Amino acid sequence: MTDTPTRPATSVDVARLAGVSQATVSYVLNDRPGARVGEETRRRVREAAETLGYVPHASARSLRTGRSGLVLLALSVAPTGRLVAGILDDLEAAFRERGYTLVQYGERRLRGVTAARAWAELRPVAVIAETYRLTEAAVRLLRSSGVRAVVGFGEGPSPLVATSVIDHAEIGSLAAGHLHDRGRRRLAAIVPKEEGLRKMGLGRLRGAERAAEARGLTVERVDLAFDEDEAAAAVAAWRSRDPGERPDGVFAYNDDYAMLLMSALLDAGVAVPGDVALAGCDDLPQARFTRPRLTSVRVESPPPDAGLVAAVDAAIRQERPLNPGEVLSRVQCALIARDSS
Amino acid sequence: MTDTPTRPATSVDVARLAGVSQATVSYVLNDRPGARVGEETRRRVREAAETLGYVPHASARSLRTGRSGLVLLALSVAPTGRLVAGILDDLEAAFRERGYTLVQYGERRLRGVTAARAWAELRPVAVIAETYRLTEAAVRLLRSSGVRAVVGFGEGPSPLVATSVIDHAEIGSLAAGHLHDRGRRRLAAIVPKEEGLRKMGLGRLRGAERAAEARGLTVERVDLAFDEDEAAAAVAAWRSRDPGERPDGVFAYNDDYAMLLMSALLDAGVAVPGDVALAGCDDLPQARFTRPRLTSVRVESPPPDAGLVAAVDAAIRQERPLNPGEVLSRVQCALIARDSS
DNA sequence: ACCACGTGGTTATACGTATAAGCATGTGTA
DNA sequence: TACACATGCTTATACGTATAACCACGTGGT
Repeated sequence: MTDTPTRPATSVDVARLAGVSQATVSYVLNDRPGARVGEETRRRVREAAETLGYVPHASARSLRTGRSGLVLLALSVAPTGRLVAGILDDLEAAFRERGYTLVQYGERRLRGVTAARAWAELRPVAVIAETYRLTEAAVRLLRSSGVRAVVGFGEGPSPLVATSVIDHAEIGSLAAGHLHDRGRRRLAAIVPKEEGLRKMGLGRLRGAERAAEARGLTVERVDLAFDEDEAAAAVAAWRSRDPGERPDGVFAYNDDYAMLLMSALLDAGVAVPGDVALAGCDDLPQARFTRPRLTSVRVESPPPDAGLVAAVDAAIRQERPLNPGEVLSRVQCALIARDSS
Repeated sequence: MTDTPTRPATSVDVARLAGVSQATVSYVLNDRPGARVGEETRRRVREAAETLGYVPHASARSLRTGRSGLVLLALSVAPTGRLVAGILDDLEAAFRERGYTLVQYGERRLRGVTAARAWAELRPVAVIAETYRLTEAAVRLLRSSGVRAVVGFGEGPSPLVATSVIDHAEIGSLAAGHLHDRGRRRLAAIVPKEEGLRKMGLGRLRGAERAAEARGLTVERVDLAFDEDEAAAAVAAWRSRDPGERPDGVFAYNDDYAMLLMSALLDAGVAVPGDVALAGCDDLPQARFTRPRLTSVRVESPPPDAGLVAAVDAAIRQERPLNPGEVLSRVQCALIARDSS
């Protein structure tokens, strides 16, 4: 209850209590294969550790071994949505299984060398970060600070590091292809105005354009902020055109935007999917609660991220290096057709 | 480009290059007040550190000083939603400003001593975790491993640690009071069946009951899983009752559930809010996209969590201890009335 | 009787850093 | 001239751990 000014128990304390040397304690508690310690002694050591509530000092260990067991996951934007949450859980479990400690460390505002310096202080054994934050100098700094594996994630491969990619173009392509299959000919794609989303929006737009081009169509680009008034204005602008010039198939970047747009369309008396077919992305649970139910591109990462974790592990133990440009895993997309298209 | 087997630069390397002792390097780079080092020497040291790309070794420092500067944030469920994301950002910034490093470390499946042991290995200077995971033994272990501040968060204060509380009862109370104000007399509240949500659901239910009781009403408890079929069944069950027995005001735990329920109600031809008024919680952006627009309880934490961070900081530097039972911050709630009620 | 060898430990050391204590200088004061 | 004292460094040490190297002792083989 009262403040305990007693310093944490060390392996030396355990050794003293068990009546052995500190080295023996280390051998027993890590049970190093090949260490020759009698059964009875082992028991005494473990018991002493237990009664003292001994917890090894990760810093001391990492200092001694030169390896930290820390895998740093640096997200520049706090994860939102069940999809990412699930991926995180899986990643964490997979790394833990292999004896690493996955730690999430933002330094959200920083990038490049500044961020890398902060990360490197912890001497992680691997760093996973959004590809765009991994500048050449940053990667160099990390490497030279002892990081064995640097992995980027996000759009597209990188010439600097191995990556786990989300192919935004494919998402757009799937959506546009689907809209065309449903008989739509005048396609549009939303690109969010929000910094941080625009880049991805452009990637999805590019994919949509590619698919459209292959079918002899074009895609109208519509920049939109996540705001009801803007959405209403965009819809009004469409309605003021000649009927033959109005888009009849819209890929709304994601489900949030799709829901925003759907409410604006219905408010304006535009029939969905009668007048305009709508497709989102993310397959949010809420996508099933709109009327009409929302068509969406479902995005999911390969189950336990086995490929990525295994590759990082191999790189850490220096069995197989991670090659710059290499793609470690690729997010899977599938179109879930519902009533809005 | 090729693998650099050169080990990371240490302060000794910097010292050698600058032609001074390692101690001087330490004095200069930390610029310790009271350290007597000439301007010219300082310059040389900094330059040497720069050219070598020196990055201090956090583990070595923590080993030497006995303090890590690490604040561990342990979330048992990966954060989802913009609200939590914002809080995280603020927390991280606030701690960083005071020289700490906020690190998110799950060990999601563990609780009690097992989790505490994992956390303690990193010798964090503070641990913030869901209150229910902080058993008495866990808190003891953390304290004895040198953690200066242990903070719980979640429902209600705790006799074991200082807490940052989310008052679920108040949420329920606000919602129920509002439904009553809108003329509803037969109230119901949803309690999610999902493990991990149920506890919070019960808290919100309790609050709703309290508010109802004060107004001479009762609240019907409805256990529901996040599933369309279950929602449809629940609605069907209501409709099979005598009209006078059907609930006319429902607090749906949160906006997700409210949207689920709204779609089930509308599918069944029940008018919202005509027959049934509906209120959610979280004030999701999507709450404005349903028709009718969803009434919701908005939940937000006191701006930069100044109170919490300041208190933890003070406890770390042993200026003012954190008292068990103390409440460091309390989440604010407000009802946002829209068209569904 | 001697060596070889397995068993069960111990002793010593290094990892990178912070900091107390010491040691040369120079400079002003009596 | 001698002394106090400030300035600008250096030397030495400890933090807690892992591990290489060494040592004592018994046992079996020749």
